[in-house]
Amino acid sequence: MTDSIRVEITSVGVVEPVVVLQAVADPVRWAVLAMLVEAPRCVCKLQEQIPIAGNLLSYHLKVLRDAGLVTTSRRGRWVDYALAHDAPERMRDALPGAQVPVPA
Amino acid sequence: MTDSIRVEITSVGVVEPVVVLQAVADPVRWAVLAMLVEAPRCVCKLQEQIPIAGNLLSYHLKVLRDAGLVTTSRRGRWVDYALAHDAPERMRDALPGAQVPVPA
DNA sequence: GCTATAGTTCAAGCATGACTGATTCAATCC
DNA sequence: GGATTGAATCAGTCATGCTTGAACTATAGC
Repeated sequence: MTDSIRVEITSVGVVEPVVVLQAVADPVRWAVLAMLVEAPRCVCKLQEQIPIAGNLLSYHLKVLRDAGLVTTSRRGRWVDYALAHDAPERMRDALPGAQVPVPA
Repeated sequence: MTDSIRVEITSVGVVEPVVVLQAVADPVRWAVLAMLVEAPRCVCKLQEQIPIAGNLLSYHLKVLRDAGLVTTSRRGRWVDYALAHDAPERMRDALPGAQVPVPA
């Protein structure tokens, strides 16, 4: 229903930044990213600091994965999450004003 | 229901950043901010580039106002919107990892 | 093999936010 | 004054995304 809008805005190049920002703009996911900025951690370590249901945390981690902001690697029984190498740059570039100005 | 979570995360200081990011993480509002980064504009000028219903644009502008990211001033029949002076800084600081505690 | 632990996925329910239509306000022009 | 235009507000609908509980996968230890 808002297709025409989306298309319009798409032409301005708004989609990618908004996808990134929407992934970050959640209390749980923000907290996860804030922890991963310091160092990679396994899910169980994240759970210690973010006391929510495991499956719910898993859901939010999937959102971050889909946005390409985090990467995973299995280590034995545990899964380590780390900030994607380009995540800081992509988050910074996602803010309005960080990119090429819109045409007049 | 999620009160305990909110409280937990609140104690970590996640609320303010997320409020800012949630305001920015929308296609319409992102486009508005991208335009205001260049220069202040009246609502009618914003509407030229963002073809959505006037009341809907007004709704999104209110969200940005409530988040303190934009300011308004009436000029005759028109209302000018401008980026708040501290908006760029607040957006940057809202990203996870932006306020890493600096050791003395 | 069976059990336990770490984590993910699935199918729901539910709450919030985005959108619409109509109304209202504020300022200008006649 | 009345009409017109720019913009905001209100009440309602709709869609999206967060949340939940159960089922499922994978690895390790017995």
